[in-house]
Amino acid sequence: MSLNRQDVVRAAVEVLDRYGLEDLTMRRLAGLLGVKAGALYWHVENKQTLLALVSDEILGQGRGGASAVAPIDEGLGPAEGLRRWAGAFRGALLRHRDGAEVVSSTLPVGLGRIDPAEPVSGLLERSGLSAQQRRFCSRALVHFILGHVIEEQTRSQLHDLGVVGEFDPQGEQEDFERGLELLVTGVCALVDGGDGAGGAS
Amino acid sequence: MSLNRQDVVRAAVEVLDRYGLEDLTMRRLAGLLGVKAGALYWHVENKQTLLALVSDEILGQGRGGASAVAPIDEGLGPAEGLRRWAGAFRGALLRHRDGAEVVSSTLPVGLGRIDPAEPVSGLLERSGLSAQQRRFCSRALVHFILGHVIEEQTRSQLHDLGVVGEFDPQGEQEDFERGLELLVTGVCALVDGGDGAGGAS
DNA sequence: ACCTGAACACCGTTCAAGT
DNA sequence: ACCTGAACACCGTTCAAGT
Repeated sequence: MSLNRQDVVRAAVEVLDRYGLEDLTMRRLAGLLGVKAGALYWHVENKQTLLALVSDEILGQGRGGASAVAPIDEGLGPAEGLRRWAGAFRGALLRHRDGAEVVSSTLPVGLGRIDPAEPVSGLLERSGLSAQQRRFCSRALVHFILGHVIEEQTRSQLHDLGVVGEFDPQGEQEDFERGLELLVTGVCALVDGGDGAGGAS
Repeated sequence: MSLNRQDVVRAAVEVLDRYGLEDLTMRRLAGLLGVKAGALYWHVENKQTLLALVSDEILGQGRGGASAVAPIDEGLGPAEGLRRWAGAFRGALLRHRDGAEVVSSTLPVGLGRIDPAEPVSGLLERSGLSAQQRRFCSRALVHFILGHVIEEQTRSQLHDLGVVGEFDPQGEQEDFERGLELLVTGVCALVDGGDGAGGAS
């Protein structure tokens, strides 16, 4: 049977998980699919768009409906809503080797159909923030999360290679949550400073 | 005359500025130096450590003593101190093509002798924060800044290539400052919540 | 429609041998 | 001490030709 685009993307995710982004090459991917490298270009225009598709795949997956792109429960206050979304986003990135790096490399380029900040935009709009406020809040949150998880995954791999001695996943999660809290505090101050609409909790 | 390590690093920065990180190859760099690619390995162990040296070079430079690593004026309160440092850090990154990407790629690996977060650590220590607090605050700040400037520089290049229509440097700076303010608010809340020592202003 | 074979124009890195 | 020549083991991408 002949391949289709979905097969290629799914195999790419498999190569990513097994060998990492550095070894996700067109030849290796073709090898896994039992095909020559040139054949992949029938299904995908180039490697960059393939990575964008992989990025979408990573962002679309979620544990029990709580994916990175699931809309945020409207019953939640902004603080708790942001925490849930950020946790789901980080979780999706951690689920795949080099997940944060892949998403990060394709996000600013603007390929990739999925915007992980979309649920945040909705939440912040309901909280009464302006379009400009929503934009720089989302950007700050996304940059913090991607940066943190990239560092997390890089260090974890360096640890596995024996290059660095200590790696504490517990501590990473704590730093993530406490760092996130800085932004949550800032965003809430913005929300409470506007009109008297959306209070926390 | 024969080359030394400094010559190689400085030429690498020149290639970076002229052609970007993607085209900073050992062969191209050798070409600029009038030498064959293999010769570079006499002066530098591999490309990764060369990039770390380039990263240090970027971080070490500053406009009028206000480099990314200059100690923060002790007379400043934490809020204003953070703003100055963040501005200098962003400035250093913007001074070179793909500067943020270069620094970002070598920072978590732990090569590179310069830690841009060091002045922040000092400031936060003077403000009475614990070692753990200093760590997650620095991490959040650095990730936000690097992520923001990477996006900024990526979009600026896409604009130059005509791929994307709109790029507003003014707006970028505004989003940066307002996003930073979210973190400044969070950090100050932490400072004020501790003992009654370091007040703002 | 889908894939192979084979090439093109590159990479980073190593290392004997030259001077 | 510093560099060349030449190779090794790769890359992404294209494209005629096959089925």
